[in-house]
Amino acid sequence: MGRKKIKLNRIESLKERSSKYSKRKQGLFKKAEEVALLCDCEIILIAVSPTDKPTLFHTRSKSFNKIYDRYCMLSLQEREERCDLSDLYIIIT
Amino acid sequence: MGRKKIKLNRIESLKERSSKYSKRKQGLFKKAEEVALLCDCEIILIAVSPTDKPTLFHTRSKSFNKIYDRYCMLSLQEREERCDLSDLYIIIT
DNA sequence: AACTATTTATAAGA
DNA sequence: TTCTTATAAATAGTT
Repeated sequence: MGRKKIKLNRIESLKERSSKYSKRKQGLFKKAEEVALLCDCEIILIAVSPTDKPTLFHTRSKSFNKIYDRYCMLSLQEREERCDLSDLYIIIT
Repeated sequence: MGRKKIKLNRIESLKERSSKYSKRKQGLFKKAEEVALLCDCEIILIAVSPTDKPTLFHTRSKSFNKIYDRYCMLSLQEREERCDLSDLYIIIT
């Protein structure tokens, strides 16, 4: 969308990157809110800007605790094995 | 977008809600990946479907641990006060 | 921040 | 879930 089709590569200039982030972050969070509302589903979205400012959106308030509780239920060994966020899938499943 | 403009209300039928979720989840995750790539920023996105199937997207692998470590650095009293995910903003800041 | 030409997402239907 | 297509919405480039 927009005047031209763009290539999906990292934008080198910090100024342009920040500008782009600002515009697209707005769209992304709007979409997240819409899906949550329309589909009555749980969503957690955290975005950290190129200048390190974090923004958060979430639906139900207990979500993070639920995930955290699941994490606590894991054994120490399991926790060490799950040093990657991709394993969060296993934790919340 | 689409044939008609829709009202942003919860869709009552589970079947329609699931169908809508399936379509919009695809768009949401695509947008998240694009922002992360273009703006070289950190994003964590977790969506749980109307039938409780979770989907995860994240950029850097240490993100969740960083958040978790920050959580661990809080005092017990602070942790109890931060029982809501909205406080995650404070934790990751 | 605002403007618009265009591209992209998606509502409805199959 | 996947596809098609008309239309609504997001946004790239610019000011």
